[in-house]
This record gives sequence, C-alpha cells and structure tokens, in this order.
Amino acid sequence: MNIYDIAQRSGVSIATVSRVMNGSPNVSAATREKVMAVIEQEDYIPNAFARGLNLNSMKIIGILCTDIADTFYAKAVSLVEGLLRRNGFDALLCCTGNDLEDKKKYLELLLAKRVDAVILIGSAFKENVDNSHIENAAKQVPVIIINGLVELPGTYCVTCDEQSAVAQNVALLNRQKHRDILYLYDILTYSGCSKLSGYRAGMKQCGLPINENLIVQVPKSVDEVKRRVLSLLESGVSFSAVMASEDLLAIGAMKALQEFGRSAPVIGFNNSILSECCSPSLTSVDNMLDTLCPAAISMLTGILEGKSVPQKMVISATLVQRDTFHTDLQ
Amino acid sequence: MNIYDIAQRSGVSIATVSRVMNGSPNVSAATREKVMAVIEQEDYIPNAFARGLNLNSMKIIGILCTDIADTFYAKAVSLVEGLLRRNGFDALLCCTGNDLEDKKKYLELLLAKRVDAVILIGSAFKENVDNSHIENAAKQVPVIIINGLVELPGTYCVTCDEQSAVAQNVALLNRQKHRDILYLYDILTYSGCSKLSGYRAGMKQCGLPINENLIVQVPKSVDEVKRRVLSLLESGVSFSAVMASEDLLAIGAMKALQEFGRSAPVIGFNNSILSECCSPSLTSVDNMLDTLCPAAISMLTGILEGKSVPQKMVISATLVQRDTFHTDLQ
DNA sequence: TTGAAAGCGGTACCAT
DNA sequence: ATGGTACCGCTTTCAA
Repeated sequence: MNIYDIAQRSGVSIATVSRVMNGSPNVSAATREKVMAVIEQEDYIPNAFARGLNLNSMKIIGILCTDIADTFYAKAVSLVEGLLRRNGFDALLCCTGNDLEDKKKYLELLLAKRVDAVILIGSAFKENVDNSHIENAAKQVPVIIINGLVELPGTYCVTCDEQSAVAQNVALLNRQKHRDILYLYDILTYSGCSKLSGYRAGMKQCGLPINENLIVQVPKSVDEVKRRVLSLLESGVSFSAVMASEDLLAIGAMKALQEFGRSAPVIGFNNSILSECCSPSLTSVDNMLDTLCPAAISMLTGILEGKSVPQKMVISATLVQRDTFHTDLQ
Repeated sequence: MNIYDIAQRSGVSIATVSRVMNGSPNVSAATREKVMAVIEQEDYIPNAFARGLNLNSMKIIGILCTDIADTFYAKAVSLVEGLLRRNGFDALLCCTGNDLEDKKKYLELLLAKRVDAVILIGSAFKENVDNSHIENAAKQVPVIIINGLVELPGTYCVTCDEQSAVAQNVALLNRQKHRDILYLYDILTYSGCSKLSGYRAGMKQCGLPINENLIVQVPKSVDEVKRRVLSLLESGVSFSAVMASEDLLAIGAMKALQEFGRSAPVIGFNNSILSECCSPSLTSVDNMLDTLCPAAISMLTGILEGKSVPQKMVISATLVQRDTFHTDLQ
C-alpha cells in the first residue's frame, strides 16, 4: 500500500495525498475528508525510507554510550530516550565500550545511518586526547555531550560541576576533623578527571597534605575493590574517611571496612540505586541527570530548529545524605 | 557527494560504482581499484535512506522494553544491542513503561520506521490479555520475545523456566525445615506470573499449606518494601524465609529483617549487581540472560536468513549462592 | 485547490 | 565486464 494506491482509491493525485498526510492547509475540507477515509480504511502508513530520502532525515538521534548495563548510563539513556520520543524522535542506541577505536568506528556507523544528531553520554574523552572523530562528526550533525567536555564547532556540552562537588565534600569531611581521606576511582574519563582534580583542589584548599598512597585506582568490581581496600587496611595505611568516583567503588570500600571492623564515613558518586541497596545506605553525590538530560534535549531541539543555543552548560551537583555520612552541609 | 559524483570522477557508470560498493564479483580489478580510489579520496558514504528505499531495509531492529533504567532490562538491552551490532544491525530503542496503550502506540511507531524485526524484552503480557498489537506486528516483521510468551504466527519466544526455579527454591528451603515462606512480588508480567505460580506449585509439591498472607505485592522501592515487611514483622505474621521476584524487593526485606533484629534466609531474583552490593550479599536466581539473549539473536538472524527456527525455547535457571542462603543444592 | 512531473540516491535488470 | 534505465515511494515546485 503506497501513496499511489491511496491517490487512486480516493480519486486524487499523489500530491494531494501527500498534502493531506502532512497537514497542509492547501486542501479543501471535502478532499481532506475523502482522502483521510481511504487512509484510515487501508491503514496506510507512509514509507519512512522514501520520506527520509526526500527530507534527508528520519528523525532519529544516535545515542553513543560506553555501557548501558552500568546503572548511571542506563539512567541517562532512559531519560534521554523518553525526552527524545516526546519530541518526535527515535533513539538509535550504540554502546561502544571503552576502546577509542571502537568509539570511532561506531560513531561512523551512526553517521552512515544519517542520524539527525548524536548524543554522547559519558564518553572517555578529556583534553589532549584524540577527538578527531568527534570533530568530524560535528561537521555533519550537531553533537550533544552529556557529562563530557569537547569545545569544537558543532559540539554542545551539558555537564555537572563534579570537581566542585568533590572539593566541597573534602571540605565537609575536613570540618569533621578528617585529614586522611582515601580516594578511589576507576577510569579517567572527563568526569573521572574532574572528580580527581576536585579531590586535589579540595585537599589543597583545606591546607591538607596530599598523600598519593591514598589516591587509588581500582577496577569496577565490588569484590575487587573490597580486596584492595582490605589490603590497604591490613598494610596499615592510615585514613579516616573514604570518597569514591562511583557508588560501586564506595560500596566495595564499605564492605572492606565492615569486614575489618572499622567504621568511617564513606561518600559515593552518582546517587544510583546501589546507594539505597547497601547497608548502611550510602551517602552519594547526585550529578543531576534529571536536570542535565532535559537541558541537553532542549539544546538539541533548539539547534535543530535553527535557534541559537549556548555551547556549554554547567550545573552544580548536590549531596544526598544517607547513613554513611552526615553533616549540616553549610 | 553521491553515486553520480563518484561515477563521474572515476569515469564509469553509477551501476559500476554500485557494484564496487556492494562487492560484486562482476567488476574488473582495474576498474574496482580506480573506483575505490575515488571513493576513499572523497570519503564517500552511500545514502542509507536511498538504499533502504530500494532494499526495503535499513538493517535496524526495534527493541521494545518497559524500562531501561531497571538493571535487569538494562543488562538485557546491553547484551542484545551488542549482539545485533556484531550481526550488522543497529538497535532502535523504545522504552514503553507499563501502560498497555503506550506499548501499542510505541510498537506502531517502531513499525512505521520499517524496522527489520522487533525484540520485546520483559513486556507485561500474559495469557488472556490483549495481544492484538503483537499479533498485528508479527504479521509485518518477526517478533522476538525475550522472557515472555505469546504463541502466534510470526512470534518467537526465548524464556527462562522461572517457574521451576522458584519451585526448586521452595523445596530447598523446605529441606532446611522452612515451612512459612514469605513471597514478595511487584508486577504480574508473564515472568511475574510464572514465578508466583512456581511458588504455589513448590509449596504444594512439598505438602506445605499456602498462607495467602505470605504472598505480598509490593511497589518496586527498597524503602517501601522495607516498610511493608517491617509492618508484617511487627504485626506478628510468622515466616522464617523470604523469596522475592526481584533482587530489589529481596533487599528491602533484608533491611527490614536487619532492623527488626531477625535473621532469615532471603533469595532474590535476577542475579543483578544489586545482589553483590547489599550486605550480606544476596543469594539470587540467575535467569540466564547471558544465554537467552544470544539464543534470541541467533533465532532472529536465522529467521531473517529464511531458515526455519523453533518458535519457542526454554532454558533452565540457576541459583547463585551468596551470604543470605546456603544449601548443597542437590 | 489541485495535478503533473522533477527530483532524492541508490539497486538491479537487461542489453551490449 | 560495463552501461542504460526503470524503478523504490515520497516531497515539492510550478502551472493551471
């Protein structure tokens, strides 16, 4: 069933059918009704490929993320997908993993499908890294980056000020007389770098010495983190509080502390469902996906409508207090 | 840059360029080389819409799931997306929520984009429910259902035998002299129904009486479940073990037990990352997504290649023992 | 208000 | 092995 069939059955030309389908005002009420009747009777759905070929768009946005099995990215994708749909777009999902070559390859695949724009979620880019693929993509379609920063023509970034958030946490802990703060992180994505430098900045601002032995890179696995922190504890490394770049890492640390029979404030990051599932429940930094994602989508729709939008937007984080840490937050 | 440009610059016809692009053997080595040189020099990428219009396919598979922020669905989508990509397909993601009307609407949207097939993940269908939209979709493209069951022409189901898994758990608990087993569930999807009937069947097989007060529907929220179970405990409802249809619910129950100062075996479902994050870690049924998803995709590729494939596949679950329950599993 | 017809950028059949 | 050309199904301009 195509536009010719509909035209024939309703005794008009395909141009008129097209006008009816697209809600053109230049159709008489009588004709419109006549055509609509046939369309509905035949359950006619226009061919999206043919429309795409003409309009050079199928209203599909590519979403590139490292790993949707990760709760943080899953939440971001969930929000983004819903918002896109509400704006009449579909989401083409592409999970890349952490390998740069894969990211490049998949970005090309996405562009080959002629998506209207690309949204990057939590990619592992930082300054001084090879961003040629992003630069190239941005020449073809708008590139929206959620929680990442690449300043190039055609890129638009919405980020959370995670650096300040971490620095503030250091200050809060310091106010409770903690001087030796263990910092756990996994990968140095843009976000990972921000947090780490927030830790260093926070320590410095508080006049605390930075002990490199307390800055520990760990794999993203509860058991593995637990093991690593336990061995730190056993080897007598001294710390009285823990911060982590991810809830998962914080939970590994908590488990180690529990097993070692030690108690200490622990602060996670992402305010994920994990922070509610552990016992005691985990105090965690909320990086405001609920705000970032809508901001990103409204940027995107603005761009596609030809409006002028800012290229960069930064939102501050908030600390969600649970069992593992309390303060008056002032 | 289109196929005409490439043809002109390499001094051949568009037919030949098309042959080169599609790896046809009917091209002389010399011509192929000449054309390839131009293609690479110009970074030519064929227009996917035009190809789609001709081939009636853009090699895109629609994925319909209720909520990708849920760790279980997120894992399923993650696996499926990766497998699809490895088979040369892209994934169009569509999260529906639990409303049937939305499911219908979104399924239509997916079909309107002319996807090559649809994969349903964890939809809330059971027998005696309105499956007309699925029936209709299956008339147009293959419909693969992961962890759901709809037996109609054009539908292909890959499920985990969750009913037996739950029944076996009841038997295991009973062997440890537990007779009063609290069962928590949230929504009665196909999967939810299977598990619940597994509970009933298991109790029956063990000759245990079924106390309807021990079958409790709860919302999917740790705090809410905790509150509900606490009030059960306080009201003196008697049970010595807990099973849940979801890790999240099991964790809520664990927290209630901890707060009430009671200890009891708890068994969750899905073997999600949550089960490793709670303390004590949660014993959980693994419903074998790592097996289900590859099976589903190989079914799909088989169908699209015109092979004959079974319409139904059932895989047994396994119990992953952690802190909250141990047995010899025999 | 309506229709004819020229694209959009490919694929594939039929000649040569 | 290569080229000419008729589609695929729609949008949109131009004329009437």
